[in-house]
Amino acid sequence: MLDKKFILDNAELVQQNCEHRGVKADVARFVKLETEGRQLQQQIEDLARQANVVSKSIGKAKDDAEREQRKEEGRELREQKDAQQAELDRLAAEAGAIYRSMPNLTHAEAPIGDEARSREIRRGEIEVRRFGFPVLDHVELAQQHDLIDFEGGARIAGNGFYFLKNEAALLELALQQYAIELLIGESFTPMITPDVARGEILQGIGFIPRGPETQIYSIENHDLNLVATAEITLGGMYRGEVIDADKLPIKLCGVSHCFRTEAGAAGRASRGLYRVHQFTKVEMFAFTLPEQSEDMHNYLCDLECQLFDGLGIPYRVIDTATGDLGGPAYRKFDLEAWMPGRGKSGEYGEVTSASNCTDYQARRLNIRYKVKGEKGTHFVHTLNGTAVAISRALIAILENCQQPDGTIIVPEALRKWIGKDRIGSTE
RNA sequence: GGAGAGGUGGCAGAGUGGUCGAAUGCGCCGGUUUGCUAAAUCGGUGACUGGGGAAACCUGGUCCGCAGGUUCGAAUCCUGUCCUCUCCGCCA
Repeated sequence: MLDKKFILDNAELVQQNCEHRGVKADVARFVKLETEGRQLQQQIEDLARQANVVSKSIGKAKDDAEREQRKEEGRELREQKDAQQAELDRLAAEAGAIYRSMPNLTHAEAPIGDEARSREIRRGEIEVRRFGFPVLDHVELAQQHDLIDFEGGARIAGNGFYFLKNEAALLELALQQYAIELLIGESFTPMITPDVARGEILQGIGFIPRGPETQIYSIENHDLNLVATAEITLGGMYRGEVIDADKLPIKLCGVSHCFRTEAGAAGRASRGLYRVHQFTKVEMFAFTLPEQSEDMHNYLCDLECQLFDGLGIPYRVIDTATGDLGGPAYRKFDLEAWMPGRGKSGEYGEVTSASNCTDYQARRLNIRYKVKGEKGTHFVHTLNGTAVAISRALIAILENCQQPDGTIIVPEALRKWIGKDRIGSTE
């Protein structure tokens, strides 16, 4: 949510922002409704004031006749008030629909335009390898080494589900450990979060829990949904709270399973593990003061880079274009890892993303902070970033680390948890 | 799943239909006192929102989980709903 006052004062800017983001929102109409609504509100409040005065006078009335007279006055005032309130509710409903469709403001440096305008701003330490042999994709590699059972997953839960087996199962655990170890070193609080959350929590974060195009699995007869990311649970944790300013920034890292229906994604390049209905993810989440959020955003991105550099995976960092940003994001950096088996001769594929949502989520979730000794409260800023999305990281590892002899070298950083240097060798 | 209790300010916790935005305590802010710290003591201190004002401040409205209802008037009565806690059952 944006600040309504800000919208009224900066209608053109907000309208332009919506256009940059490819969102249709009639800001002028919102301003008109909101302005009318405020006038109406004034009248309603004045009627309420008069009615309150009348009510108070009744206790001091001298006799029954006067009392009855006053009651009648009060009744009339409240009737008028209710009528105006109904009118206001009507305006507010229309204004609210427009309001809720407005995305967050956008960072001045974010490239304007659709997905094609997204800008590469950084590369990883590791160069893309030149393979002197025909590369296999992760599906073929997994088959060769008996790492993933797609058929089994489909049998028990349908297409898009899978079993990780053998070293792949170990790699999942190792990747979690690896990420969490690094983040604990950076003073993140490790958390294992619920894998389900209430509808209003999802909405607060910016997901739409039910409806035809939802990405979210819902549990029948309960207001519970399978989470699509631990961003939902970590962000929702502080819903309605007022946090002492000196406790900020709060840095959390949470492990959860992530469930996505991927409605409408059928037919897109999504072979193997790339687009699945369930995966495990280690997520970073931060609550900050407004002036801290930009630095925190860069920091989260740096950590993602460190994690992938540490795995020896080549990647690039993308400053996501305005047209490709989700509603809550003010700016988003995506890490795209090189996936040699993707496409005809390798392609970059998104493996993590870090978003600064400024106060957009905090306003919806009503998460505020208070400075000691100062009056009033303010909305915190929230940020989220993927540490490791296991399924996509697995693709990158398997495909980048494959060797001419068909074996896969285990990234050094993970060996202590895998217990071997290489997948596929008999040694 | 069954039974019961409860949701009130940053926290804890009172509250007979009007004088209750709400006692009291903690916390917080300010003053006094005391080598420092601590303690003591006095005063102040809810949120949101509208209007006036350069500002200090003044002034309206709303808010006691949420939504309705009764009433001139609701934290208080009624209905529904959500949530939390306790006990029992089941269970890794």
